[in-house]
Amino acid sequence: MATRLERITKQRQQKLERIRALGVNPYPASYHRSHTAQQAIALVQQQEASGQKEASDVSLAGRVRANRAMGKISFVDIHDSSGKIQLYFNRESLDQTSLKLFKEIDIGDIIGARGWLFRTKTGEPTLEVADFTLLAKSLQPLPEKWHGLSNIDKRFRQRYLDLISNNEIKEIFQIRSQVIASVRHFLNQRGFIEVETPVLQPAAGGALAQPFTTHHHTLDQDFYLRIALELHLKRLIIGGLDKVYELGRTFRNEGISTKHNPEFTMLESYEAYADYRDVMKMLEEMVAKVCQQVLGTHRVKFGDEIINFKPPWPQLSLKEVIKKHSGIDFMQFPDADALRAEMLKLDIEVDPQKDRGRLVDELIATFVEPNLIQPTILVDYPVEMSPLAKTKADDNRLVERFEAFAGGLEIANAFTELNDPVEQRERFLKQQKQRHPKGEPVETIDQDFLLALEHGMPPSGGLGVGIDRLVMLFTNQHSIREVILFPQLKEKD
RNA sequence: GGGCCGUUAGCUCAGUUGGCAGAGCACCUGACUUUUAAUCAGGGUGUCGCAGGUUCGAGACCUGCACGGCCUACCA
Repeated sequence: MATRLERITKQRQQKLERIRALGVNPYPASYHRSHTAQQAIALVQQQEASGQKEASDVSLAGRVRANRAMGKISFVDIHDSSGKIQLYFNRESLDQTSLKLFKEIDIGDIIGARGWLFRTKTGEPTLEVADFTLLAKSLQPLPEKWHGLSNIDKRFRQRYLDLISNNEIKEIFQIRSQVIASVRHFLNQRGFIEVETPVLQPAAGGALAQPFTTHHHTLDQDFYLRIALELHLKRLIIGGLDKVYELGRTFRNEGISTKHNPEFTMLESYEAYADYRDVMKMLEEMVAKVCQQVLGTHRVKFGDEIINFKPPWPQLSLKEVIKKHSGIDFMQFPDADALRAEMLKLDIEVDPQKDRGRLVDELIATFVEPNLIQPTILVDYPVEMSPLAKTKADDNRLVERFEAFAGGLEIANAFTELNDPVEQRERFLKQQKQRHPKGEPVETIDQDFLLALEHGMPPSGGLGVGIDRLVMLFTNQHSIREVILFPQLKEKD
């Protein structure tokens, strides 16, 4: 028994055969259009404004999205990336072959059309078609014209259908593109150079997250996909590239959620002879400028809130903000057990495996993060949470680090980089011990990075920004999957 | 990993107390020379996510599985 889909595709294949029988190639190599839909609409207005009598000769191309046939005439909507425009086909002005070809045109086909622009009596800018060309025959039906495609699963698995039938999706990715371009422009203007460092690494450093593993056959060696950009960019600072950044994909083999995708886009920048206070200023300025450039305002709608990115952003000490939202002053509990006991009093689940740094992190995530809607900077992080950051001169329990939050999302993490190679080695060893108290095998410490550090790294300020989350804020999307074209999904079947 | 919800035509969705599988769009045929989700007349269309079970009878009830969503957990 044939399904509807089989009937439809069969019908379309028959059309394809009839088209070929007419001597028409249903998949020609190229077609040169003179205008986009948007440009054509502007041209109609121009013609009218200048009182031009002779309509210009125009050729357009796009996907057929609607066909309203009325006897001897048809109104066909085509869409290109600039928008929609209506075509007017009159049976009497088409030759025999074109007439037969027109009968085989379906919604979903790509066509090119040449003719003259005018406005219908209802005011719709329209191309009166003198001749047209089939550019690609479609063999599959499109989703419904009114409701579009709303099945979330299908939207992501067949993102092209989502882009075709849901107009607002394109806008998200236009903004994403502009955000990235604007970030590049900002950093380039400030004298940063963009670099590319290895995705395949023998040791996955710069963050504490589960990496993906892979294998190189010729070298017969296992590699990790990078979980951060940090350690290679610092090697470049050591090498004398005083201002570097990389905008690239990083990979973390951990949970998937509305805030986490296994691969995500991160910006990291490092600047020699700067500290975290300099970086803070730069971040505020960068986010505000990018926002202004892309959206034309500092005020962004996010859910029920209006987020104002205009600097300076309020700064709070981690100690105070955690105390305010949870009642716990973590500085009063210098070891993990005492802090854990205090947290258990609040009736929240606490993983007994977690060290003190991770417990503080949990306090931030549970009590603080969801409340930070307006852009906010937190400072004075404990050293246990920050193995790559320099301690504060007046308190070696804290580091020169800040994190920035907005819309309940962590958007940036930055610190004055630890450049003492001996201390860095000790911090790595301590961290390794804490994480694996039973001495289980772990990925090796990046010895090559420590060697580099021993050659002397200038005091530097480093920054990491989650680009996907920034795009979420700028596009009012609350799931990271909505701002990634092809988010990770489990394979079906 | 845990909890809740969902999966019915190509798409968007109904489906009552367990009793013939439905609508709109799309598609096909016909009418219509300025339509805008065009309109009007007619037509065909199903592995009800998958596998079991209960029952005279299951789209519906039960069990398991798959995929997805939300919450939660994990997450520098």
